[in-house]
Amino acid sequence: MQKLKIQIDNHLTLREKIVETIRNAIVNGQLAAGTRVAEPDLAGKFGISRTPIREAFRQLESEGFITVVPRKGAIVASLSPKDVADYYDLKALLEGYAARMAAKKLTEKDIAKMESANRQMEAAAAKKEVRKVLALHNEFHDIFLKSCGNEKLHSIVQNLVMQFQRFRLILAMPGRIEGIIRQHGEIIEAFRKQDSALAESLAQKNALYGKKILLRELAKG
Amino acid sequence: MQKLKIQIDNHLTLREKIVETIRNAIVNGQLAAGTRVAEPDLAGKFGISRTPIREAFRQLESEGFITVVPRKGAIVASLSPKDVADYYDLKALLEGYAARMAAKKLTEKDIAKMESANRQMEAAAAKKEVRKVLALHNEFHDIFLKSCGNEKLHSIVQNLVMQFQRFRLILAMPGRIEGIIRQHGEIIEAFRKQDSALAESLAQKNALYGKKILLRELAKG
DNA sequence: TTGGTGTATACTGCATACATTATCGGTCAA
DNA sequence: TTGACCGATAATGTATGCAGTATACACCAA
Repeated sequence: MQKLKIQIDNHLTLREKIVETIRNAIVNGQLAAGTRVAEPDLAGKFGISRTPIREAFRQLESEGFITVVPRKGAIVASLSPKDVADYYDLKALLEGYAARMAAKKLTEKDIAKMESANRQMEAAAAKKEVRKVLALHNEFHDIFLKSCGNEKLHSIVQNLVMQFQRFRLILAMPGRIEGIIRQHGEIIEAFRKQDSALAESLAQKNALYGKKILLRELAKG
Repeated sequence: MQKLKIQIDNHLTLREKIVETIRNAIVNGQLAAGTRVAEPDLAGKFGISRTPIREAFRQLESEGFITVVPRKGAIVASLSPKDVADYYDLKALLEGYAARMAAKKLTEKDIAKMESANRQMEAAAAKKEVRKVLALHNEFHDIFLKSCGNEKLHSIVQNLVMQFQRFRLILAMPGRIEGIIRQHGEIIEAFRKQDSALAESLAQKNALYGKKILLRELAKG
């Protein structure tokens, strides 16, 4: 029944497909920051009219992926080092809180899932499957973000993560990921002990660790 | 020169005006939660075509003010007690953090502005100017949210506040506002002492106080 | 050569028209 | 009377066309 409903609703509008496509292109770096995106151009590329494109632009603008100047056009939003710092500070705050709240709620099944994701991440890292590493990384964090009980917080963090995904490929590089995997292990331990304060502090540290190495990379060029 | 430029750029698009108008109508309660909003209806009311309306819908949907079901239409988003609870928990977390960060940065001028806003709020409350009370309330909070240095945090809280403004008229009622004004006074004192930890804890308490009385009101009906 | 002006081009903003889908009411059969 | 089917109506999704504006480039004057 549930599955059937999904099948029915699966009839996506053109706008939704366009939003997905453009967002993915930005996130994966195919559309670099600062690139101009013109409506007729995209309409031609996708073989559709400008209408769904324009609506997709409005949504992408609200989500922070593009910047639109009225009567001039849209460019892919660029993110300054200040933005990155702000982002990670926020992530530390929100994920720290989520970890604290989730510590008392997580089931053994949840924790097992986190362990599994972390193990698979290690394997993917060994095989240098960077994109898979990132996907598993997000899966790991999503588990306790969902369990914290605050849906609004969850959706805000999800949006933030999406916006900064394009930079995070750097983090998934060999040499960096090992530290992150170890930190994840410590977080799992804290959850197992139901130690809220420790889980919060470790989740914060994990985010701030990402901030540190990403800012260092950006400073290099 | 600056003024001139503002005048020129002031040429808002229809879409922007529509977004403002609908958002205000929702925030002020003229459009109740659950109300169906149909494109031809609005287009007729404003005497314009559906195109800018549709684009405004996409933006309002991203901001959380309306809920759109593909091929069915849009309704004004409704907020459950759970949403309210989540909202205030988030507000406590984010404003607490902002207060902590701002405590070391606020200038005497900033603090004076907060005092002025709080005094004016008291006067407006005495005259039962509910809407003015709310505006001043937001002004007060905006000062340290801006000073915390994290622009992303600032914009997220602004969006949250806008979304829940429609409920907050209850808080501005006589009998409730006195406690809030007193709490604001305590927060100002903490800022003056540059006591980060105290400022954070007071800001959190202030938000959670709002949560408590609003949830109680909602439970009543 | 350089600065400014004018024109051509292209893109955005909005309106209109058409296609597709959901809703609602009525009719008919059980 | 109730339930299902079917058609009419209205709304959403998409395409296209037109008006206004920004950009680019060429041309002219200093």
